[in-house]
Amino acid sequence: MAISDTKEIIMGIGRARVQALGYNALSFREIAKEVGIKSASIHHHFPTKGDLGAALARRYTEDGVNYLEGLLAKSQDPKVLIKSYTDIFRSALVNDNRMCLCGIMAAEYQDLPDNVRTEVNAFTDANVKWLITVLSLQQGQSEAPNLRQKALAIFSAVEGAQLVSRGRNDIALFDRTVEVYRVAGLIP
Amino acid sequence: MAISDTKEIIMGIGRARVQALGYNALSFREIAKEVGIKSASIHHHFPTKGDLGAALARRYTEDGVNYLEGLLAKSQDPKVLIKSYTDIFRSALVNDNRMCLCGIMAAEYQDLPDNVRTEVNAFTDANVKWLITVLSLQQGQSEAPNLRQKALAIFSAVEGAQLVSRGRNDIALFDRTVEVYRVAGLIP
DNA sequence: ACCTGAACACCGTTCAAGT
DNA sequence: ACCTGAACACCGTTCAAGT
Repeated sequence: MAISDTKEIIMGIGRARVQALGYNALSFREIAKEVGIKSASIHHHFPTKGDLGAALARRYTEDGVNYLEGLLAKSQDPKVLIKSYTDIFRSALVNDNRMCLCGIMAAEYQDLPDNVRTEVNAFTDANVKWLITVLSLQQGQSEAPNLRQKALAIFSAVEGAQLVSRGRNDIALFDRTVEVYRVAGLIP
Repeated sequence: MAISDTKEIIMGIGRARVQALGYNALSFREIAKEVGIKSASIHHHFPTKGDLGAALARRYTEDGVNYLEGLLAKSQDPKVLIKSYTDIFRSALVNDNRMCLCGIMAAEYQDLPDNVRTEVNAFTDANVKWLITVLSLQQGQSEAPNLRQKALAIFSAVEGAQLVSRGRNDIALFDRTVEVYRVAGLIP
């Protein structure tokens, strides 16, 4: 009923499929079947599969950034913020054992068109930027010159926890791994 | 010239392709072209793509276990052993930005036939088992009841470091992330 | 035992054609 | 602007047929 219905519907279906199965398993023909149009029509909204993939990654990053900024408005406690952060990755697993859209695409990196790669990297950058903000809220950490490296390590570790736990379809595994990260002091 | 040439050749090509592009990008027709036979002939050695995938994961785990056991024969120093361990993942990145075969397949988990899933999980189990052995060599750690959880967290973190660094095609990123893990005390 | 050609139902993409 | 049918070169898989 709103403006540009079908384009949004395509993106909704596409996001769910990529998070579940990956970019390679994304099929114009199956999306078309679900939307109720022909696969050739998808190309009118997204000229190539790469264009759809890039749009999905960009939207995913936008939504993520908005959510993360909302968290910062609610709390300045690194512990609380990081708990909310890891819960995002946790909820993807709860939701049909899905993965972070950009995490699963990172695994397919060598298969990705250039414009998709760019958007996947932008997601990492956005996460690192937010994590740096959170880390700088910690006492005595604001002057550390290696906050960026620490932020990237946290992002990498959480993505890895999601990847490995997903393979066992076991949320408790994810929880325990994150707890080990916390006890070790890798995350606040 | 040796026994069962073509089967081994198929597996060699298959392993390289999966580590670079993933299970979904594995193509019987392209393997056949590289081997010099027809794609229908591949099915004589591996009835389905899943059978090839499972064989690749199983072989990969066997080779990995052999290598890891060799490391234990050379040193009992956890620091040395873990350095050798992370260097395995590092060398995959150096080698044409490839990934751990089972790590990339874990991302494709929902697409995998059951027999492939089983082999991917066996790889994780083998890694965790070896890491437990290494961790138990540490002073005052042998009595810890949560060595398994720590081992899984190390495995997850290293897989994640490889996944994220690969997306940037930057080995230095991997090195710095592993260093953060080490400084935090997540790994010896 | 090992390989092949032909067929099947899939895939992304293109394009001329419709409204 | 949005959609379609038909064609193209891909894909895994099957199967009857060859050696």
